Amino acid sequence: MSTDAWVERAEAALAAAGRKQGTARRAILELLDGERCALTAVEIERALQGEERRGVSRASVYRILDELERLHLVQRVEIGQAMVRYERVCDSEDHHHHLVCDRCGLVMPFTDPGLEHAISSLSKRVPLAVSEHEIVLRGACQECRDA
Amino acid sequence: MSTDAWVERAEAALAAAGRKQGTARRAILELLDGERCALTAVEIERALQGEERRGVSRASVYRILDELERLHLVQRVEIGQAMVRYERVCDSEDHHHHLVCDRCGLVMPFTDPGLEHAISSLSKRVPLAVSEHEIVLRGACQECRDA
DNA sequence: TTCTATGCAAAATCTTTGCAATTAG
DNA sequence: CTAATTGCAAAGATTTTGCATAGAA
Repeated sequence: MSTDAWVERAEAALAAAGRKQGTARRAILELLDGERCALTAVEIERALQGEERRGVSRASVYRILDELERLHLVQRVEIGQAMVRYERVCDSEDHHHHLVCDRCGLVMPFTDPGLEHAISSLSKRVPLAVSEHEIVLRGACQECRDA
Repeated sequence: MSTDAWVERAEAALAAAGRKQGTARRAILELLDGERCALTAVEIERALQGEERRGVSRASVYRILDELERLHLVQRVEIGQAMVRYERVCDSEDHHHHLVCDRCGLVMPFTDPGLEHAISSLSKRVPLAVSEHEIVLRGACQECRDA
């Protein structure tokens, strides 16, 4: 469904902003499109090495993510691990938040209608024109508890 | 009310952990106790200069915050501004979350019972033994919208 | 051809560590 | 005294910038 649409939407937005189509950025778009959850810049750089995909320099990774963020095509996710993570922005449908294991660093996405409802109702009562929200639940994952 | 109690609780926890009472740490505890919302390490360092309080070196600020965090006396707050922020942990009563203005960086605390309810109910259904949660709403503050 | 895109290397930040001197208990 | 506390300077890690080259339209 929207999987492929996101890359296209991104390319369109970039073109509209007067950007040309570079291969490094294309590789990053495709990678992010295939990810369900957030990646760090370093993970992105690493993922683009080796494979059949072309490698992309660290500087370009940051520059490109920065630009994609400005165009609201990706969003930063800060889950308290010193490094910023990025994930593609897909209107509603795959909107989600994050569970983070304090011990092993595992990151899992989750969704909850009740929570979204509380957020949207709250957003109307707050002294800020809310455009985004981010929720992180921290704790111990199953595996770490057992161990 | 608990204002002063927090410093005392912190000192007690530190003593229980076998720590001695240093003046740098004491200065940081007092500063944090007087803050309603989260500060960055740099803001803390700066706040401790000049005043009648003694200055504290950057390294000590980080070391002390790190220890206070391990003892759950302060908590990190990541609101997407590249720098980590810290605030004191006070059981329930002043539990709050953050509104962040995308444009000017203003950070404001807020509370919402409905949201907390949704979170606590959600926490029971999730594959993680949730111990903390963090919520950030981003958007444009009044002032930035008017400007 | 004319801008944009990108890599590389240097720089800027924020944070952590090592070590020696100081201080609390 | 003995162990924790701090400062200072150096080291690390992540992110940003400057500059020259390659590439798209």
